[in-house]
Amino acid sequence: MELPERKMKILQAIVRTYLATGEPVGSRTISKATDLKLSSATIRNEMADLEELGLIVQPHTSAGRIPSDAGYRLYVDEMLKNKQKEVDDEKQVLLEREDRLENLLKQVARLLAANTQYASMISSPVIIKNKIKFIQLTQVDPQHVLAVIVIEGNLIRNTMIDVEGELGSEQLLKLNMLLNSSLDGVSVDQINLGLVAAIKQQAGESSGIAAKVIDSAAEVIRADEHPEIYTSGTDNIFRYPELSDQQKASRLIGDFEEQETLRSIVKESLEDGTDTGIQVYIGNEVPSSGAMEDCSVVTATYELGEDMKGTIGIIGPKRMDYDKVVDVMKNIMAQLDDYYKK
Amino acid sequence: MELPERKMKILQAIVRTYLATGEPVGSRTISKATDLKLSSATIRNEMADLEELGLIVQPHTSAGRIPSDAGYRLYVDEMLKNKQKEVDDEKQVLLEREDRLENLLKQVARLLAANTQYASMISSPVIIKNKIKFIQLTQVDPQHVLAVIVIEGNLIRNTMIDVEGELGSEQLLKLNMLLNSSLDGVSVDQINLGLVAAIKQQAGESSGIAAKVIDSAAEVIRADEHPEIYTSGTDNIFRYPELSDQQKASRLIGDFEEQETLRSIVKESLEDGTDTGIQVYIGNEVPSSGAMEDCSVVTATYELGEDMKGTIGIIGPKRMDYDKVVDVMKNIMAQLDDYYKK
DNA sequence: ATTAGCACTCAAACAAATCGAGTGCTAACA
DNA sequence: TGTTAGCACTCGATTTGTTTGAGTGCTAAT
Repeated sequence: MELPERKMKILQAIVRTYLATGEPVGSRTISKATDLKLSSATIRNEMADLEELGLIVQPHTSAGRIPSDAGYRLYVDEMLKNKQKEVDDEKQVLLEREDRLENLLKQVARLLAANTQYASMISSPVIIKNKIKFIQLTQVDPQHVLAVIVIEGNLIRNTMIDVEGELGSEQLLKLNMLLNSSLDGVSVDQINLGLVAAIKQQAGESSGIAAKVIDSAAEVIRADEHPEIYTSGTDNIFRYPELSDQQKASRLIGDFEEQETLRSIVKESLEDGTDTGIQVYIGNEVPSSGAMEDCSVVTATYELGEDMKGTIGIIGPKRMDYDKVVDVMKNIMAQLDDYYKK
Repeated sequence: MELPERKMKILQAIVRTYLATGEPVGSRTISKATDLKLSSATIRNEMADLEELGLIVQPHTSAGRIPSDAGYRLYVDEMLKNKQKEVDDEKQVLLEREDRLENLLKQVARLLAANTQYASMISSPVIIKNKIKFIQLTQVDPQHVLAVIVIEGNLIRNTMIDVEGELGSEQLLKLNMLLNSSLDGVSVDQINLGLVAAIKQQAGESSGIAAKVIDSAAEVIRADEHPEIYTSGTDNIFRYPELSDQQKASRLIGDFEEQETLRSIVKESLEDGTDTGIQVYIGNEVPSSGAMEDCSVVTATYELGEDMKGTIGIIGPKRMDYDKVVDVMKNIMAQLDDYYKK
């Protein structure tokens, strides 16, 4: 949608003052806020046009205007277009080193929420192309075999496997070697039923137990397809009246706890991937919105090291300080990028 | 506090109808609700006495009465006293088997919330007396050693350790044996600085690396001192007007997400342990209340298998259906008890 | 000791009055 | 032809006043 420059300027002024105040903005306010030197009457005419274009709406007659979803959309697109030129200024956000990935993620979520005053989320990274480094089976006691799987990037997964019949130590050794030779260097997304069947066959005599071992192992590796999601600052939604009436707040909190909606946002966000890595969903654009129909969500895909990808997100009211949020996100992403390089 | 039977009956009637309706209850209502055949005027006199005793309060002149914290306390104590006699009726709550502990805990939280319509929490079990079954160190690549620790009950902990200088395979074997012989059968709570120092000394030549290994291992084991807490149904607080105004809801949600307060409740609950295993905290009795000053919390200590203890809790308004909550809790606890026996 | 009766209190619910920000439209103007 | 001043009008928000009724405390009678 192409818009004459003057109309665009007025739209931007409307959006900006609405973001700041949260109240419908009138023609007089805009007349003063812009450098166009136009009277309120002229602005009124332009506003009538903008309303006809569906970019702004009146909550009721005799009230000012507020941006419609389409209005926000246009504003955000324009903003992102200009953002690309800008350079990062110095980094205010400080990311401390953490020994455990989980704590790092929690810290990021907290930082995002603290710096924006909106709710934030972060998904644990999904390992897509990483390869299996090695697998080790150990007999823990007569009934149990412990399987430890190490993936490139030194991620560890383990599982305890029930074995009914006792498993001889040579048999275990054989299985160990078989699994290592069959799976070494195989990337996680290459593990499928065919491969599993092939290995089972090769296992031969101890096939029964081998099957169990492989199944369990395969499942453990695939567990990453349900990434963990950490949230922070959900109570920030109460800062924004448009989200904090009983009903809406309740549904939002429910969605945050349930994580179902958050998962679909993460999924969609990974699929949509833009060049800047940043996505903005407004109102009903939010994947499987519902409770989120009054929200905007800004997401970005972060990368940790080589092939670990995850999503960070900010959830707030549609009248969100998009500028600032995008800045904070870029900032955090740059730091996550650095994180594994040091 | 001993109370004449009639006053007790009236107090109980007040509490019960208040729990049901949520509105201050008047003398007329009580006069009809009890089997005492007393006129409203008499009830009024008795109510004046109860108020003087600090068991009920008037929100304002010309309103009915509502129970004070002390009133609730008395009511709950009396209720628990009688509960002990009762027998469980059939179990309605169904606990499905789960492969991963984490999912089991989440399920329990969901069940608690769904069956009570309050918010629920469950802490992951803390391993107190369980013993170390074995430790295994493996060289993953030149820079990293993987340590896997198996604890009785087949809980697995692992950590990746950076080693600067290369570690010979014989050295690794030695360390493996040393750790196993020194720590085998040692219960988790016996690991302290003294023991660690002793082992370091024995490690002798490879002491530098050994130290790192042991420190990391010890830390990983102790990680259980910060149990994970899962919550469910936090949005249920919006069912109760007394908790769902902006401010209170916001602070509650914040506390739920932050988990700091929940941790102190879990801690206190484990310390207070009663014979029935069930504790009730009302209003300011809630450990480090604050946001929870308008809530009641019912907790119970569950046991999974031998020595894994954790806490489940229900958080709701002070006007909570204590009877039902206690029933549901007992029910769930019985099932958790069974869970590991099958 | 219990109860009927009565004056009194006070939040909640409702209605009416007022206010004011902001609009659309018309007519004048550059 | 685009801009602006002026004005009547709209409508939510706020304020103020009124009514209602549940519930109390007290007193006097049973």
